[in-house]
Amino acid sequence: MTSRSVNATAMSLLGFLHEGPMTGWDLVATAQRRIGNFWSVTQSQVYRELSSMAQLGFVEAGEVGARDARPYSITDAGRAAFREWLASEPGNPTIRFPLLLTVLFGRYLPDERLRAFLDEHRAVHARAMDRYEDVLAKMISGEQPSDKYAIAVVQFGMAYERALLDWFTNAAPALTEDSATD
Amino acid sequence: MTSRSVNATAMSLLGFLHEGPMTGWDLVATAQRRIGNFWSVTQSQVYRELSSMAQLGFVEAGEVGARDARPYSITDAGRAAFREWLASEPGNPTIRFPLLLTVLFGRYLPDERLRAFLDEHRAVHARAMDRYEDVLAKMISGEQPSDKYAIAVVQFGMAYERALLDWFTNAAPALTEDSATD
DNA sequence: TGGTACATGTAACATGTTACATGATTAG
DNA sequence: CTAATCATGTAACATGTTACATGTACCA
Repeated sequence: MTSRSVNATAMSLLGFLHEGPMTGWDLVATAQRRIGNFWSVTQSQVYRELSSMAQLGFVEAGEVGARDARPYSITDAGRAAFREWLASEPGNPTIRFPLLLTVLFGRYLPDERLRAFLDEHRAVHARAMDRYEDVLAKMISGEQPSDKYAIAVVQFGMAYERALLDWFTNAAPALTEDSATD
Repeated sequence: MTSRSVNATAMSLLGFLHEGPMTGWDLVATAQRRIGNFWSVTQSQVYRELSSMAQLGFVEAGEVGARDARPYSITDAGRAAFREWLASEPGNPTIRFPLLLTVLFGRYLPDERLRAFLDEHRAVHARAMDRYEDVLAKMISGEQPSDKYAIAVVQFGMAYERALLDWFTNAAPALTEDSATD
């Protein structure tokens, strides 16, 4: 099975361009809002991919509007590339979790320090969970435009954050208990 | 708050070298086994980081043994760099989940295709969960050497996989139900 | 003696991050 | 008039992936 190799970031931009022409700036905002929780997208990258896709003929720049805004639209070639990519096997997820490196090497770190890191990060994830709850409520109420796919993605985020919070509650505390046991 | 910038991969190698001298080859295997589930490490990178850290004076190469094996040991400077890194704020996690891109753009993909992807990936994660259960059992029984930190890391992996499996069970099926509703 | 595991490394490329530079437009 | 937001882009660097090239030692 041929696994995906083509730039998924670029292909995602094509996905968003199905909804209409957008500037690089719009695409950055759109991507960060809609896939930013599980796919990193930076401004630099977006402009880079747009130029490269323009060269490939997947997008084309329209007339510059106010503030030099250059709206890109997707071409037929772009739609074809997108569909081919979308139908190809999605690769396995990768996660990079710096906190777990800290935990794994916890024996080289004072307990208070480790505990402080764990507390901070638990708070970060609690906030993330709150945000997801808001977003989901707005999607279900219709206040925020969405479809079943977008909802499933948010539910994924919530399942993920819930898992982390469970771990912070159930497993992490044992790491910094002030018992003498090792 | 200064977040981590220094190469976490390199620093992790230093972490493992605390346990004794190792060759690049050993380090690849060790890193993949112990942090590979939440931190990608390739052979190429390991050799690259070892040369660069040798230049920085964080590691030094010992005498070549059988099969050109070049064992590296950590220096005092390396230990200092490691400790400084370990005590610095771990950055937030990043996840890259290609399947969620597929899901988000699910409206452009035939239902059967999406369902096939979801099924395959659910199986992948079910297997990952099984492996974690084995590893945890061996760690707890003492068959596999471990400490409370390594155990917490495995528990994290399990919480994560459990969340994914829950999502596959509870949320994903709605995406490909053959109702006419959208 | 032939296959597998051990062992090191390079080359080329893809992707991602940070920082900077520049300017237009709008809202208060 | 000034701060915030919109808007584009480059430079430099860091990190990560894939593929290749090469050779050694062990074991069946």
